[in-house]
This record gives sequence, C-alpha cells and structure tokens, in this order.
Amino acid sequence: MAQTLLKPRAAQAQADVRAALPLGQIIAGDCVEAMRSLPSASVDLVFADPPYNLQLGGDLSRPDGSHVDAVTDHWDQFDSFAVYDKFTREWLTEARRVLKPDGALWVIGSYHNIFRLGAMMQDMGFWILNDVVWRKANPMPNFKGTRFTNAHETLIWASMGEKARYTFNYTAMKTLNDELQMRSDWVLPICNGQERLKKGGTKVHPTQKPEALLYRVMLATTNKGDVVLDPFFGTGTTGAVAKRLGRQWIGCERESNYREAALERIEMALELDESALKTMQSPRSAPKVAFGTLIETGWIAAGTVITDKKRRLSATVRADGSLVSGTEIGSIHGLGAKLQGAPACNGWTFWHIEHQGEVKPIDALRKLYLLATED
Amino acid sequence: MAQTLLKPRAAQAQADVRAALPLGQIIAGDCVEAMRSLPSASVDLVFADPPYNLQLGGDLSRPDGSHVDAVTDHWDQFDSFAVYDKFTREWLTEARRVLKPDGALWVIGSYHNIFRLGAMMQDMGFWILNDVVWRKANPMPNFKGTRFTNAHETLIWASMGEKARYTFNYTAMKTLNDELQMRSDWVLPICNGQERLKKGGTKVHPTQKPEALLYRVMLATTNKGDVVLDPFFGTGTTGAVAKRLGRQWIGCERESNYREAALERIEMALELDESALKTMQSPRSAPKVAFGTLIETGWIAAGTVITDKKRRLSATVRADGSLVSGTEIGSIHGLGAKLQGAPACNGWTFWHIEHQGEVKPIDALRKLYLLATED
DNA sequence: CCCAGAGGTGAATCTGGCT
DNA sequence: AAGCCAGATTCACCTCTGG
Repeated sequence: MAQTLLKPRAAQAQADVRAALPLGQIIAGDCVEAMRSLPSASVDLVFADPPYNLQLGGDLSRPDGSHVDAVTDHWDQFDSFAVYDKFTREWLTEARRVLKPDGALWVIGSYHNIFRLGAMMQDMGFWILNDVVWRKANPMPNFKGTRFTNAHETLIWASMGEKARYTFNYTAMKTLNDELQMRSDWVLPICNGQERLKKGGTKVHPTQKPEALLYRVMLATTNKGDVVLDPFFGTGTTGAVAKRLGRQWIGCERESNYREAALERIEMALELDESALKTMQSPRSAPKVAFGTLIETGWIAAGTVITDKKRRLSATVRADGSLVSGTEIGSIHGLGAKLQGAPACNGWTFWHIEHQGEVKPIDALRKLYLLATED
Repeated sequence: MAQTLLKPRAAQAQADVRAALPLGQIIAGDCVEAMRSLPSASVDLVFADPPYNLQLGGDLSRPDGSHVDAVTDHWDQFDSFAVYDKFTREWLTEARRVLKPDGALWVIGSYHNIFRLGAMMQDMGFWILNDVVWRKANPMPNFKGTRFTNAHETLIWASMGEKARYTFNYTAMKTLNDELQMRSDWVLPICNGQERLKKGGTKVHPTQKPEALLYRVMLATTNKGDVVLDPFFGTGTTGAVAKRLGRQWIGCERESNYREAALERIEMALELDESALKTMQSPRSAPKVAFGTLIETGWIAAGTVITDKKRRLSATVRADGSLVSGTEIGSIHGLGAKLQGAPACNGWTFWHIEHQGEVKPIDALRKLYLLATED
C-alpha cells in the first residue's frame, strides 16, 4: 500500500481529501459546475462519455460571448465546432484538475467528436497511452447503403503527462484474454436485452454503454478502492460497474430522470465478494525472492553448475549467490547479460538447472520456493 | 458517365485539365511543392499516409534480447505538435485544392497523429464519412507489458464538404464481404512475406502498407479511370494497386530510393480482373471468445462455482476469468489440467455450470453467447 | 519431397525503485 | 535529479535449415 509509505502528515492530508469526496453520489447539475465542487488531485480515474450531437443545452455561448440556443439556432459548421471545442476544453480542464498526478483519463466517442477530443487532450498535456476500438458485435446497419456500417466507437486512454505513472493490470488483462496480451481492439456486444434500461417500453437513455466495456476499463486501469469519476453519468453504467468491482464512484448528471434511473440501478447491482475480486497477480507486485535466498535455504547448493537453455554457456554458483564463469563474475542478471553480450538479461529465465532429471529455469525453483513458504 | 452530361465547353476544359496531369508519374520533391505543380480540381481521390510523428524514446528490445527495428527515419521527426500541425495544414490545403468538388480524401494514422489530422480536416471543411479501423491480424506485441497491444491503425474517409457528393460502391463492398454490408473495421494482415519490398535482405521502407488495404479503399470509393493522388508515395503501394484496378495514379516522393523501388514495382504489377479480388482478401475466421468475455458480459458472474461433470472437482471464477480451487490458481485450461494431474485439458468441455436447472459444459454458454452476438 | 524446429520481424510514444 | 541495477517482458507470420 502506497499510503503506508507516506509521511503521517501527507497521509492525513490525503485522507482528508478523500473524506471530502461525495463517494457513491450523483452531483446534480452541469458537469463543469459539479466538478468545480470537488477538491483537486483527488480522483484516480475519470471516465467520460461526452455528448457529440452538439445539442448541449441552452447554457452555452460562442467565443465572442454571444448566447447560443443549441436547439433552434442554425449555426454554420465552424461556429458549432468552436462551441463544441469550448465546452470540451472546459470539462477537460476540470477533469485534469481533480485527477491525481498518477491518475488517468478515458474518453469515448465516434468520428463526430473523437478527433477534436484527442487533439485537445494532447494540447492540454495528457499523454495518450492507447486508443482502443470498441468493435460492436451487433451494430446498427447503414440502411441507406451510402457508407460503411458504423461498427465501432473509439476510446482514448491517457495519463496526466509523458512522465506520469499510471495503473495497468497487465496480468489481469492477459488472463481475461485467454493468456494472450489484450489488444487495442475489443469485440463486445452493444447494450441491449436485460441490461438495457427501459421505462414504459422505451429506452431510458439513447446511448447507454454496455457494462462489459466499463468492466474492462476499470479492471485494466484501476485498483480496488480507487475513486472513479464520470462527469457524464447518464444512467450510471460507470457506477454500477464500479460497485461490482469494489471501486468508489462519483457521478455528475444534469437530467433528473437519468439520475433516478441510475440510483435505482446501482442500488440493485451486486458487489462481488473479496475472493471473486482477486485477479492474477503480476510478478512485478509479487513478493521478491533474491537468488541468494535459494542458496541460503538449500534449494540450490553453492558449487552447482548452471547453464543456459542450450547448455552453451555455464557458470558456477557461489555461496553469496554470485556466479563465476571463467574470469567473469556477476549476478545472475549481470553475468547472463555479459556472457551474451546483451544490454540486459533476466537471469531467472536465462539460467537453467538440472532438477529431478529435468532441465528447468531457475525461476521454476523460485516458484517452488514461494509455494513452499507461503503462509 | 458524368462527362457526357457536360456542355461541350466544360467537357473540353475538363479534358484539358486531365491532359495536364502527370499520370503514372512520381513527382520528385517535397509533397507540398509537388502538389503545387498540379492544377486545381483535377483529382478524384487523395490517399495520404503521412509521417505519424511517433516520438519514440530510447531503444526497445524483445524479451529474447533481440533489437526492435523502429521507425527512426528523419522524415518522422518533428520538434513539436505545433511544427507537425503546420506541416499537416500545408499538405491538407494543397490536397483540398487539387481535389475535384466531388472527390474524396483518405488518411491513415495512429493515435500519435490521427486525432490532430481528423480535427484539422474538420476545421478545413472536409466532411468525415467514416472512420475505418484497420485491425491488424498480426500486430507487433507490446514487449514490456505496459499497455494494450497496439493492434490497429485508423483511416479517415472524408468528402469535400457536408453537401458534397462522393463515390461509394456499396454493392462491390457487399459482395467482397460475403453479402453482408462492409463494416467500418477491416481485418487485414500487415505487409510481410513476398509482398514486402526488400533490398539486400532488408526492407526498403519501414512502413510499407499492404496492398489489400488500398484495394479496398479504391474499390470502395473510386471508379475505373479515376485519378488517385498519393502525396506520400513511399514505395508505391497506391500506384501498384491503382494500376491493377485500372485507376490512374500520381505520386509525390522526396526520397529517390523510394521512387526507384516504386517505379520498378509498379512496372511489374499486372492489371487485375476484379473478380479475382475476392480471393485476395483474407477469409473470415471463426470468431474467438475468451472465457473472460463471458465474465465481462455477465454470462457468468465472478464468484460462480463451476465443477467437472461428475461434480468431484470444483473451482471459483474470479473477476479476470482466472479460476481458484483451494490454493491452486489458473486459467480454465491450466487449472483443469492441474487438478486432474493431466498434461493438458480443454477447459471449455471439462468445466460445467448450472444453467437454467441443467448442468452444462461452459462451452454451451460460449455457443449461446456467440448466437446472441452474431453479426 | 516433406516436416519439424529454429530464427527473424513488424508504425512502439514499452520499467521501476532505490540511492 | 541522475544513475544504478534488479528483473520483467512477445504474437503471428514468414523463411531457412537439417533430417
């Protein structure tokens, strides 16, 4: 836990910020105003599904300050882009303010708005980590046959800056994808059937996102207990999935009927229990075992000769866990790199040892050691 | 033929313009300068594969230690987004000038540049018709496990304006796609093997595009005899495909070694019977469903207990699709094998679940999922 | 001649913690 | 802040070689 490493005062400050957050609540009103009520650097993830139809309501003004009635005004195209850009810059600015330095931003959109969104994010200093394509398994056909069937939407995942850190649960994603790296194209069905919220037979929200999409986003790029903010909450897919996955959530939503539907829906969502929530742990976060420990505990005897997989290179293990090969001496990593003439080497997988009649990487012994010493 | 509808004087003017075009030639030099030498409103299609501005850092090596041959060419280096934007605006301006009013523009890029490109196209008055995702069948993996595998690139197809007409060969696309509407995501392999141009064993161009991509673009959005301009001609994929499909082409290219390779290649290209095209497209592969997808989409809840057919062994499903049984953890296949002491196991048929009062293999759920999400 | 296995490679913003 | 160093990390193809 990073928090336990903080100095008491910093930890207390962080706890204070968190205590000030309206966790599990939907803030009523315009998203920019709503976000202004939140403290800075307090949120781990922002997921935003902004409107792109330019019908943004009556509270917008042109760059020159003149009022825009979005529904009845007839704009030329450049005017409408300018208005949309202004709106986008405003909410992105607030999102950036409330995000922690190691937080991240996801946005989703279509070709109508995603290019403006992405360019503006780059201009504001966000660092794009991936663009991800949601490939719809069952899209609406193009009835007129005038274009390609619009069968995907685009998501952008960005950190706070080029050098900023971010969360990526690589192993969980790999597990979810049958032991292959998760790719940037996600095949998922659109939201319909039981999941689609309806009232009196008609859908409550025109663009309700499937929970599977948010599930993958949160499992990949947040940790349990993280705070997820959705400035365009709608009917609360983000909140429902956050609850399921043991994440905290905050929403902003202007329309009261969406807020009501969302709260009711999230109330019904079942929280996964602790054991189901656990995911495959990355070796990066697993307890570390030094090579020397295996010598000390007798799993490998000093004096043992270990080799590379093809038995072309060999080295002798010394009592302190260093290796010697001819006149060269080094750690399992350093000597492995040196003997290969490579810039780096993972000694755990490079060096092999004969164990129970089989040649195995020494990493296998480390795993056995971990299993045997697990409490 | 639109030409027959023109008044004699207009038809003559159009013929004059066409006669002034350097058809089947590569104009040497910077693309903006080169395009300035072309008459206005003379070209039916511009296909542009501009530098992506990858902004790569240091070296990258694979897990096996080998070196990744990255795109470090000088033509992909820009000092800042501002410099890149200026470059982009200049060539887009010329492209717009040389395009006919009913012409169209295609661009291709990655998340590094495509958002800036798309936003600028909109700002200049181009009207986006589709964004199209090229889903790579065989992308380069993410070697460090830091992000999602970058498995796609994005194309934007745009007309000259909201009211402008454009060419779309709906039926040809539908035929190409087994009588289903062509979607906005195209699965195609990257360019390698015989198709990849090499000289002395090394690739001539670092980012040669597959011909299949250009086939689809030209077949969809041009007619026979149309003039296609590629301002970033490289090794001439656009020219080779244009020749095969009976389209006229013009290229712009700065580097003489690319120009030479392109001319030689186009010389070799044979004009093709359109009916042969279909066989060149990659076959539709059976959709794969990862176990994790069933968790994400709610077909199986995390926390569910699944068993073998005789209910002797059981395991609990976790949020990322891994299974846990006692102290053992693994994928549906791996854990199934481990618990049986078998070398391998098909988890889909081994593990069973109670569904609608019946005990069924989880494979049955996968089939139901596939049925429900079929295109 | 075929097959198995080894080797190479593709538009990539590709580590992190401690001193 | 820069430097050091432990150590984590790959998928789908293609071509070539040896048996």
